[in-house]
Amino acid sequence: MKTKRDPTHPRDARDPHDQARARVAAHLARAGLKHSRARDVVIEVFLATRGHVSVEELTASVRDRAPTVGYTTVYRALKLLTDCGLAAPRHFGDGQTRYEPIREGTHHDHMICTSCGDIFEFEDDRLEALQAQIAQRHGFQLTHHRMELYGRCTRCASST
Amino acid sequence: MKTKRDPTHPRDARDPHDQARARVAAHLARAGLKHSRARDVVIEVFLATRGHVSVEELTASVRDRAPTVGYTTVYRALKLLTDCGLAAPRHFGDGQTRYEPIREGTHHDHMICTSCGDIFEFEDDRLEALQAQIAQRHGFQLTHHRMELYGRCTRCASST
DNA sequence: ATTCCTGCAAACCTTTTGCAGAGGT
DNA sequence: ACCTCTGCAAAAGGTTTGCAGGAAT
Repeated sequence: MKTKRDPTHPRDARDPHDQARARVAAHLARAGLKHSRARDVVIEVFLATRGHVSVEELTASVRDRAPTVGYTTVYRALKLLTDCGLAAPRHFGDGQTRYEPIREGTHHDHMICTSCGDIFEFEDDRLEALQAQIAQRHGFQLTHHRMELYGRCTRCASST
Repeated sequence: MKTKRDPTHPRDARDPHDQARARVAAHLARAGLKHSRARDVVIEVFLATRGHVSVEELTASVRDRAPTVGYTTVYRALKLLTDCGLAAPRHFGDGQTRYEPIREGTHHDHMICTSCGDIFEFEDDRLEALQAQIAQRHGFQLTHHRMELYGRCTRCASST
């Protein structure tokens, strides 16, 4: 039966979290690193999070499930996830780094409400194309970019 | 003779630095603050700088002319310039804040070479228009934005 | 005289590192 | 057994703040 799942095999990992776990496992194996409970919890909690957590927030969530986990471990797990391409650090100007889960092949930019602090995501192909064009015009070999729109979200704008 | 200049009067301040100085003076007067040597030096040096200085770099330059000036004063002067709309803080991911002189009515975005660290400026009206459109589509009241392209500049790309 | 400004040192915040012991393989 | 991982505490790096003396008005 081909419908049977083998979650330990990457090809059968239909749940995106399984894919992510497989990627982490591969990375650990390649580098000769070991698994651990604390790190697994951080990874699980992070994957279950919807975008843009600060280390402080993430640590708090992790501690709901594993109260002894320290900041250090969270920082190190996030670095690992970043190395795997599963997380990306973001800086929105409030002095702390936020991390966002990355789903392969996707890209989006951010709209930050300066009133309530909410962060919205958007995607725009024309924007992507325009950026590539601008880079090319300047003989620039583009690897990545950052685009952030700041202002007031619908809710905040109407509540004044 | 209308060609006579009166640098103390903002309308006659053709030198952009004079305009900036006038703006600072107005700000100080409005807030009941005082002039000072150290701050003037920081402001002069900053205005003479072409974009994207770190506090460390700026302090070094200032000390060529006034060796006793401390970091604190530089930070405070930059905050003042920011309040006047003459400077803008920028974060390019290397853990430190950089400041850029702002010329009224102008806007540009940045292209950062990840190889040599050089920062290039560019301007693109279509990009501005597109941003406004995207914000509007999401009911977002746009106040400002940030757009950065990362990659390799012409020089670095060809020297590999 | 009053009030602001300055430079130093200390405090602050976020992130990183050293280390000794616990844990994984 | 070996080597990694963890959590604490200390260090580090950038920025802010408290304070006593000096400068501007």
